[in-house]
Amino acid sequence: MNAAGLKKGLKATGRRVTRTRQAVLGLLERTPQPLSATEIFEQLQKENVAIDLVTVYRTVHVLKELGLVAQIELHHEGQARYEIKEGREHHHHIQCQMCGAIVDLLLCPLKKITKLIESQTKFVVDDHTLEFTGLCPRCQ
Amino acid sequence: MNAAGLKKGLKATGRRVTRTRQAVLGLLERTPQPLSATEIFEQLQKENVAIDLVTVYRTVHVLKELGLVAQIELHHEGQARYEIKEGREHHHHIQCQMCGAIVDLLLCPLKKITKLIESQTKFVVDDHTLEFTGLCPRCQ
DNA sequence: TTCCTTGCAAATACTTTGCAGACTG
DNA sequence: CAGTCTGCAAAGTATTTGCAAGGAA
Repeated sequence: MNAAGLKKGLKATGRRVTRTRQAVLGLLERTPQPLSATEIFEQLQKENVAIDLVTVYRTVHVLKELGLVAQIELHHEGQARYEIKEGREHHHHIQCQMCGAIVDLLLCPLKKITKLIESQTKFVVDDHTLEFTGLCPRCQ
Repeated sequence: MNAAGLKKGLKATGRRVTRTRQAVLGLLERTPQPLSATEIFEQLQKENVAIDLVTVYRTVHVLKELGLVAQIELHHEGQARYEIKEGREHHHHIQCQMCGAIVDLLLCPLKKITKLIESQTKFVVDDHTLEFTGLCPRCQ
C-alpha cells in the first residue's frame, strides 16, 4: 500500500493516520475496478474490518482531497464509484449494461478537443467525464 | 409544439394524450437549457399549470420512452436533466462550476473512437456520456 | 491531554411506488 | 364505461450532518 503518500498527505493537512483510512486505501489499491461506497463497506465487513458506511463516505472524501482517489460517475448508475488515482494514467471506462462489468479505457482523445471547445465557447475547461455503455463480450 | 409526434407516440403505446404531458413537452421545447425535474415542476407552477413533482418524473420517463426527450447527467450534479431530442443533433454540454450555466457543444468527436474502443475491448458500444466543466466567460 | 475521528441516529436530496379518485377515448 | 393518469402519502436509495464517545500524536 502507498502508506507513505497517505501519511504524508494526512499530516500535511493536520489529519491523523487511522486504521480505517488505511483499510479503505488498501482495498482500493488491490481492487482492479472502481468501487461504490456500499461495496467498500461490504468488502471490508467481509474482511472483518469494523467500519461504518458513514465513515466510508467521509474517508473517500478525504482521500479525494489528498488526490489519492478519483470519484467517477458512470452512465445512469445513480451512485458514485471510487478508484485509485496514484500512479495511473488519466482514463475513462466502459460498463456493460447487462452484467455491470467495468473495463478501463486506456485512451483519452480529449486534449485537442478541449482546446477547440475553449475557443468556441470561451469557457476555461477544468474537467470532463467520458463514459461508455454497451455489452461486454460475454453478454452480447 | 410537436403535438403530432407526441400524440402518435402515445397512441402507439396505448397511452392517453393529457394536459400534463403536453405541458411538460411544451416547456422543454421552448427552454434552451436542459431542465431538472424540480425546475420543470417549479416553472409549470409559475405558469399556473397544476402538476405534481411525481407526475413530472413519470412524464419525463414516458417522453424518454417515446424518444422525444433525452436524459442527461452532468458532472457531479446529483440530479438528472431533460432536454428535447426531437430534431436536434446528438450533442454534449459544458457547465460552469461557478454559476451553473449550461452551454451546448455542437461537436461530438466520438464516432471514430467508438470503433477503436469496440476493437480494443470487444464490447459493443451502445451509448456514451461526455460532459465538461469549467468556468464560463463571466465567471472567469 | 488535545482535538481529530468514528459510530450511531437522524436529516437531506432525488427518485420511485401504492393506491384511490379523476380523466381520456 | 374501461382503463389510463394524477395527486398525495409513503417508501427507497445515495449521501450528509450532529453529537458524544473513542483514538492518534
